[in-house]
Amino acid sequence: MGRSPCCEKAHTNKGAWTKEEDDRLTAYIKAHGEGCWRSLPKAAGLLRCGKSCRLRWINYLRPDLKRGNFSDEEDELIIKLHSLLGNKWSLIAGRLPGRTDNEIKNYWNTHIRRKLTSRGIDPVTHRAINSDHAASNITISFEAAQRDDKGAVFRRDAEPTKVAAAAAAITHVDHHHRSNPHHQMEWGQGKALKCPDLNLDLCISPPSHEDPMVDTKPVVKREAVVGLCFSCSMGLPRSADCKCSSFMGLRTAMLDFRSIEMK
DNA sequence: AACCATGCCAACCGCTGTAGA
DNA sequence: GTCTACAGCGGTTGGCATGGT
Repeated sequence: MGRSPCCEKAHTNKGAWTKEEDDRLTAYIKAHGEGCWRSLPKAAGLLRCGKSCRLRWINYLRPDLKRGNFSDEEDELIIKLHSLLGNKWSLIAGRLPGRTDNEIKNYWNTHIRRKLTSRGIDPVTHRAINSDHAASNITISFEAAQRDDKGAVFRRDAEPTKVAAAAAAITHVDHHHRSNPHHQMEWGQGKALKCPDLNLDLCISPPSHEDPMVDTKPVVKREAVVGLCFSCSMGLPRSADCKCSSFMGLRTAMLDFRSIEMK
């Protein structure tokens, strides 16, 4: 049995919003707040689908939106975040105050992709175009988390993945952090994971000479290591269960996903 | 001026995840 | 455990604006 449609399509407007509709929606939300999008159109006297109202509000009418061109700093931040998160536009938007996921997605597709391509960088993989050797040595990898029954221990994925995997990892990490009052992450109404202090700064470092598995050729690594166990992530002495040292020594940069922020 | 190609962006569509019954 | 309703997300589309011929 299929799901019922979100609204009665035959009696809803589609297409561009009029000034009057915008005013009605804005006035209603200012008076009653966001939420219950399904019933909002009727209550606000709008012949629109609830989803449409939500989109219009979030992407256009919200008062805290920053309109206008993206700054160079925003450009670079988007690129950096995209290299980490992939097409997780809502996550990226969460790091850019006043910008919406739709806006960033459009901006990526129309500007940044071209910008990266002109720089000789593949916008999908963030690797150099036409440079197989370089590409093989620029790694953006995330560890898909898998908690064993001993604690927060993570498995290393064989190949680089995007943050879909990392986002999944957060969920698993959380299982442990929630039980620790010093590392509790916020759970927004039981839905979205919220961690307030994400540091997504990456660093590009020379190869580690301590690691025999690292090629001795010049190499650029951009490695976001997500797989620290709880003790290591706390900066505590290694526990008996700690397997962090098994990460091939590629801890050239550390991404602390305890602090990733989700909308 | 007319036509066409391209770029941009608001809006839509379909899907997923989650809460609650 | 299953089903339904709902919110939210990412991909795609459609229409307008702009520039080139």
